[in-house]
Amino acid sequence: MASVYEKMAKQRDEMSKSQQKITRFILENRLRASFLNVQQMAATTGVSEASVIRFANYLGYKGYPQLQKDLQEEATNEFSITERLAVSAQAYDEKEAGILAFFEEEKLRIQRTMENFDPHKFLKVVDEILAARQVFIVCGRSATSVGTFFQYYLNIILGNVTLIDCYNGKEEALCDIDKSDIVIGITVKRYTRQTCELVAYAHEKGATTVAITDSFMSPLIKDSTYYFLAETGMPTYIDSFIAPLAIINAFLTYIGKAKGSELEKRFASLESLWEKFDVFYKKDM
Amino acid sequence: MASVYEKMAKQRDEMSKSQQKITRFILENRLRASFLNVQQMAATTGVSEASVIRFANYLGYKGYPQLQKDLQEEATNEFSITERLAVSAQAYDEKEAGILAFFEEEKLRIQRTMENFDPHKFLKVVDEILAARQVFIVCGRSATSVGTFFQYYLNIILGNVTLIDCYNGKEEALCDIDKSDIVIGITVKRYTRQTCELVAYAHEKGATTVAITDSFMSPLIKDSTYYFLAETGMPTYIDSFIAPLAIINAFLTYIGKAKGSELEKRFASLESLWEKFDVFYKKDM
DNA sequence: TTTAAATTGTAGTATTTTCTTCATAAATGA
DNA sequence: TCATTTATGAAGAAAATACTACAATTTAAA
Repeated sequence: MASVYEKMAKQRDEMSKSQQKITRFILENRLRASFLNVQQMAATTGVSEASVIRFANYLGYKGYPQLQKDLQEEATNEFSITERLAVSAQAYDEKEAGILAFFEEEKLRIQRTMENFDPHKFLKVVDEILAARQVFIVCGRSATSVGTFFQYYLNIILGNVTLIDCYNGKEEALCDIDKSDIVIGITVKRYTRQTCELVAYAHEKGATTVAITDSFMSPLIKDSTYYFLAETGMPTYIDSFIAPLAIINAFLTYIGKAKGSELEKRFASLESLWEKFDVFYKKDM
Repeated sequence: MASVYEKMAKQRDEMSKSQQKITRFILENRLRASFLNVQQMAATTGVSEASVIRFANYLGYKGYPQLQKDLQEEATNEFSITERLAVSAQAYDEKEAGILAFFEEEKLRIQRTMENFDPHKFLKVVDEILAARQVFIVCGRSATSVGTFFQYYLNIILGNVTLIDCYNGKEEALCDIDKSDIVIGITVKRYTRQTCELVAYAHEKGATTVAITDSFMSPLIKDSTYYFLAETGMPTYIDSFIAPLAIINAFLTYIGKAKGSELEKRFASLESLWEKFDVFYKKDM
């Protein structure tokens, strides 16, 4: 039942050094790996041909061609499930098919968001964020998650980004705001009162305000200089933050791009800091 | 410039009968065809080995292996993001089109995640979460955002969900964990050490462990009872958490569904609480 | 129908790929 | 540290794969 990949991944720690090299390459290049013969696999992973064959034996195969056949089959499956989905009624029972339909809906949310997205306005906001003195991200309740994410990365990029989670009592950070600042408010139905009020306050004080919200009904819109709509509705009580997150990712990417090499340096120094504090699992993983 | 496929398709009419057989098979089974050797290709298309080789020569290749190499390269391209994207963008200028392409990539990440998703395993985990005594969500650094989100909603649904953000020093919450508990670890490249260690610890203690991570290379996999892969790579330093979030949404929805009317009551009382504290912007919004 | 040209398959040869053996090197543990 | 185990790579043997020559078959034109 378990796939070749899973087997390899789980046994990874017990493997020898060159076997780990091979494992790593295969797991990171699944399709490409399935094309290689012994010689090529040895060359690309930097081990001897003998080691490649021993690797196949180690996994329980009679020879390399058997391992390769399995890799090719897995790769075929991986890239043909789309077709299988079409006949999912057969392959899966109703409930299981429903789960896959769920992911389709998420894609649709992004699609709809994209269709209503104004790239020109987006680029203007990117420029304003880059030029701002301070950036504030205001959110509350469930929107806190995406707000946290946005602030985490945007602050790495810019260094002047503050999160105002409505229930942290951090509102006073907004007190000396002015027109050289930007406030980004995130809230979806049912709109959090405090988020809306803080954005309104900032707008009044002359700051540029950006709303990431879910519909034209949102009270955030009237107090926003720019607004972006992202579909969030789900058939349950829970909101999907997929689409807002897609917009946030777009912001991070474009603001990051604009920073260019400056950002590279920043990341480099951050990484050395993280390594010093042993944050990552292991070097070269 | 023209692809092998195109060349074959265009010359099809001038080909001999057995060459047409081969052409047809290749065009209809592009990935699978790229794996076959002369003998296999001859067998599956019902022609002789000599004809297969002559076919390769006919197309201008020095030998069959050259044709095969081209087929493999084409197949690789076909299943990589970039080419598909090139088609989707036209209506806007270059920069603006890039932004929309960005959303397409997000959709693709969900698509890929879906293709590798095992609905059966998913439903099993849903059941285990519903039956668990306690649920812990372990995450760190940028994954904190989705972890926060997951915990926020899952705790509303279940009431026994604890977030262990690796830098909060909340690790001691795991100390009396046992096999009636579930620990869900979330981390993507470069994998946070502490997240992995905490999941490994829980696994050792007998708890069911669930990994939400980004590849078979993830160190979380070997210590997980169940794992789910979500694509996160972006061309920048920043990770896209779209796909992990899609998986989390699926969990919330299905766990919520299972709770049914019980959950409705819970939400009703929560809403009255929120209204009392004036959390929402306005009634009937 | 006959004949010539083109296409195809068989069977044997050449080449490439896989595997095994053995000497060397790297880990591991006392 | 040294001895023992374990892993590795080079090189040649074995196996699998790709190719070629030639005969048989098909196709098309006279």
